[in-house]
Amino acid sequence: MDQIARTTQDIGTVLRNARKAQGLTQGELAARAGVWQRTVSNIETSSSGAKLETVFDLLAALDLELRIVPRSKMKPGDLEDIF
Amino acid sequence: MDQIARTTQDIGTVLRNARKAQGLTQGELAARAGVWQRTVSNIETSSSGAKLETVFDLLAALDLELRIVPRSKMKPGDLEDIF
DNA sequence: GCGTTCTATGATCTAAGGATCATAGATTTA
DNA sequence: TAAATCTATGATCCTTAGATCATAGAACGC
Repeated sequence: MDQIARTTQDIGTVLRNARKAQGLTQGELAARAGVWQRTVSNIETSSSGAKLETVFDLLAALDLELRIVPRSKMKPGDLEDIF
Repeated sequence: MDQIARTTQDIGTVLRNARKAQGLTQGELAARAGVWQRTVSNIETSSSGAKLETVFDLLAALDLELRIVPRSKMKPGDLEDIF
């Protein structure tokens, strides 16, 4: 669970995981973030190149924030080579 | 220099700082990222709610990546209270 | 101070996101 | 396995980002 994102797809996955981890439905998250359930679905499935603004709305609703860091060797999702 | 972003403005600032730190002009970064100098300017000055995709293109060109983490108490730009 | 380089910004056009309506299909649970 | 809930997606409208042309004005070097 190292939450690295380099693509819109990564962001979708991370958002979905975070949402589920907090026991929220797309509808609930959407309501909190002030967007539509459809939009949450679109972003989670990467079926749209979302707007940065919208992503920040979702992150805020999930109480998350972004940190911009130099690229690591690790790829998003990789768990190995942590050891 | 703790690179936290919670808004599109934060992203613009971080990108600009990173670009300068690497001694690149907007034009050079744009070329690397495959976008227009105008787009870089727009994003850095937050004069547009950029697309996530574009931001990732710029991050990649700067060899940066995102980490999605729980919100800290720290505000973007804050340096105090690290102590 | 002057010239070069860099950044901001006007205008037009197209592609696409999000708002909004609705529902089919998937998933979960009793 | 039937009922309740959740997610994906069709269609339309409006707004806006980015592509693309260009240039004025700011910043920096000599």
